[in-house]
Amino acid sequence: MELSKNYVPQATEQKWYDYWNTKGYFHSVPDERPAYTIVMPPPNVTGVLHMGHALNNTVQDILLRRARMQGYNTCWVPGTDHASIATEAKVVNMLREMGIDKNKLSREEFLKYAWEWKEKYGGIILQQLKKLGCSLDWERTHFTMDEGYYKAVINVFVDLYRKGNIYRGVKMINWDPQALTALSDEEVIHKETNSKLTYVRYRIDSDTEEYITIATVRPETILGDTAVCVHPDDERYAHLKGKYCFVPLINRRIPIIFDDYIDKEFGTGALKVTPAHDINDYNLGQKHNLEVIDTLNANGTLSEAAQLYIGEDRFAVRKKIVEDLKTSGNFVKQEDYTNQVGVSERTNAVIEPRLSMQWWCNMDRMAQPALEAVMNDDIRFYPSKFKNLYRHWMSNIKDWCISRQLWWGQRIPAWYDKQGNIYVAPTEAEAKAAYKAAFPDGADELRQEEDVFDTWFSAWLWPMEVFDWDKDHNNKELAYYYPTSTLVTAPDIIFFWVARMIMSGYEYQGKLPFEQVYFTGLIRDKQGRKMSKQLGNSPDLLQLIEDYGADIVRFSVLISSPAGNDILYDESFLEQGRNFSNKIWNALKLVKMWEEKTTQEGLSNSQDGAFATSWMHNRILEARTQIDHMFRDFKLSEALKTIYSLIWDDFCSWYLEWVKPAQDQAMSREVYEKTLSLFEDLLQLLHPYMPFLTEEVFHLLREQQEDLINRQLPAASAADDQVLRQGALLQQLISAIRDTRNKNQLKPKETVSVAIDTANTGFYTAAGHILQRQVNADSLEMATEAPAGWIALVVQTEKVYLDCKIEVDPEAQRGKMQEELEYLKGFLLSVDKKLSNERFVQNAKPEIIENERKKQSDAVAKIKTLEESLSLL
RNA sequence: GGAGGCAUAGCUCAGCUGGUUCAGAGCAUCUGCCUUACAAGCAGAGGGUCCGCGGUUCGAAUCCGUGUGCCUCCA
Repeated sequence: MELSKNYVPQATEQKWYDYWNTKGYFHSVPDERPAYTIVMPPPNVTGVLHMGHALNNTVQDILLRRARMQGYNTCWVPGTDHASIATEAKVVNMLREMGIDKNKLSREEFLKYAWEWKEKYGGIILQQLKKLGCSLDWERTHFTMDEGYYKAVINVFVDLYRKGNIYRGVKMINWDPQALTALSDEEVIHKETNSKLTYVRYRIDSDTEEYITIATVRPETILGDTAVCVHPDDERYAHLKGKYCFVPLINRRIPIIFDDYIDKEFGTGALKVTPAHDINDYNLGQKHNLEVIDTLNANGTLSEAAQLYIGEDRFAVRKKIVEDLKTSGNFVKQEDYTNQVGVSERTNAVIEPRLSMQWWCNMDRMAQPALEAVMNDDIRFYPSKFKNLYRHWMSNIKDWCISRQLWWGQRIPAWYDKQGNIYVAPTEAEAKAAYKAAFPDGADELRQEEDVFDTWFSAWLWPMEVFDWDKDHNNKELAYYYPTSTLVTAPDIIFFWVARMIMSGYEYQGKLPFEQVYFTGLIRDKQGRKMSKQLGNSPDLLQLIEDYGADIVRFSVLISSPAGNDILYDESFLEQGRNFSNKIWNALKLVKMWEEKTTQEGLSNSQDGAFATSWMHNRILEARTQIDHMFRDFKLSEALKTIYSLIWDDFCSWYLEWVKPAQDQAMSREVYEKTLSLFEDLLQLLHPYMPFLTEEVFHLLREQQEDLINRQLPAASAADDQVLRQGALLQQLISAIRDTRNKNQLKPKETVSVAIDTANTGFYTAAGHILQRQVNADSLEMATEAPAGWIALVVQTEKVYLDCKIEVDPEAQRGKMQEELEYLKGFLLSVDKKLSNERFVQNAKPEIIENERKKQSDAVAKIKTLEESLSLL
């Protein structure tokens, strides 16, 4: 078969994905093997694949494919999250484009549109994951609003309500005036904003004309002021104790209060207090029994209570009121000021702190076991630095606002009667029954709560509910797959989601939901900015897959992503990946060429082959052990680098050159077969990272009995150090001689002669022929003294003489050797010093001392060799 | 204001529990090669007071303190 010049991913990826999928390799059924389970962090149903997903899902696929090769029954559950606010915002936008106003629709009509939208676009991201090669168990696909899932969320709410964890109450929350819903603290993004600090003077209620000046970035909230506050120790204002002042424009008489909460240095040291519109002011108001005047409507316009500007938008009023304050004589000045402004993660609208009736879940009790599980490593975090962050949040945990003023989501199962009594029950019928029980003669129509749950109130059940937890808490699948093995996620949802899954896991299964949590980094662009849709700095992933192939995209994100550190993504990684895949492809081509040159006898290279195959085999053994350790620590990036170098450097650059038959010579069948096996072993190590390419090359190498995806990794076994050392010596000899050739400006075709003075002639019997070929030497002889006019060099303790067939300057040679000798002597001195230091010998670990001894003896031997060589020159 | 993280080659970053076979990788640079697997390549080379200062230690890029500069999260 004719192989193309370069690897063409487009031709193979779809083919293999379909093949694996059709063969059922991705589907898991409980059996006697141990399970390795991952539940995918469900992407937003509205989402399209971006870099973050690519990294996250590639990592999961790598872990899973490796586990599959290690004999686990692997199960990777896909799914999507209904993402209430994000999806609702999308649907509202779509309706607006269609000329439909959401507010004119009934709840049912709106939900019909939303479901249509979901059916049409909701599966896109999962399809895209197939392109990436993800070995997901598609038969287990879940959605957080599936019927069964919906019920589970309802049941959990009812249960927690009955346990007394849930209550309804008015608190200050983050209000999104665009989406018209409450948001959790975690859904608010604080952005640095250039604002104006406006200084306004309030007239004091006294006989003389006296004012107190405050500074505010939100002058429109003046209308809701119910006090002015100063620091008790502030001498400037001490005389105002017990006095009142007037809110400008509306002349409301408000007290001047004293509290050490005030920062004397900030602004004028006097703070206007607006309890309805600022959390700190609210707390102050509670403390000083201040009136709360809510001057804003839900949509961000001013309410009747404001008295002025009623119905006008808060930002328009912010400008307008400044003009009016100027007219009234209350305006003092305005300064530029930079502050943090909260905006909605989903709608980007500026958040309004607002007092609002919401549903709350108290987390204190559930937080306890969840905190302990992580602190005592029942659940391990990788990297562990996130434990601190987790502890900090968990030990200061606040009540969770679980209601959202939206339609898309699980509607809160609470019903109200006319008196406002609340009946929480899984179904309306049960709520009615409860009402009847309380009021046997009552005839109220119960009204269901309009709000739905925060998305995370469903997502926190994910690892259980994908195995049908709600139907049967002891079902067979749950018993087999739960707790799941590894959760792979980004650190920015450690509170939103990770912490809450741990809490629900202990609350409802009495068990951890996963054994390890691996946090990937955030992907940033070259300028270090987080990749986001708003910035438009995320590359089009499907285009990248189209252009480069999924394997190379996978390679590029993994090679640059050390555990838990942020990743600066640069397209040069794609080139590195492409070059790598071509390297492998070309190695395949080379090996396939040999197939025809193979003979049974294989006189040409069986000798070289014995040395080379043994060395390469042991290199693979050595690397396997290293890679095992790296995977154990989730150092996936380092493991990939190890495999990369093993294939490129050890296999392609050294091994293949060593066994390559000379021009017009036959290839030994035995060496050929061994080469294929070694190649297969390498492909297997790489397979989790680059599944398509490796499966393709694996099958092109020769007829296979099995597919690479299922090939089992052998148990780890130790490499033979002796063989590895000999290989390293051969490499050093070759490099040193090539370097000398280069420095003497020899052309590649010009031959040299080599003579070696060694105590180790057996090595040259085995590997001498390789050495000779690799340095283009016309002869290789054993010598005991330096031939006149030859260049001398020392490699380890081997004395090497080289005839470059040109004039060499003996002085220059001597100088170079002298230099090396000086360095070695200095080195030896430091080692000697260390070893003669009693405290070192007493304190250091035995293996360290052993190592120093070895360094000492090696240095002594090499110095001796160098000195002998020098004297011979 | 509170908490955490990071500062290593021109660039982007590895370097686990302290010990010159760990000062490393990729890219970039320089030299020589179109050596029939690969020029998207091959063979070599150069390049770093491991942010400043102080401390612990027989020994520190690695631990502690401090300063500076960036970043993130929270208020």
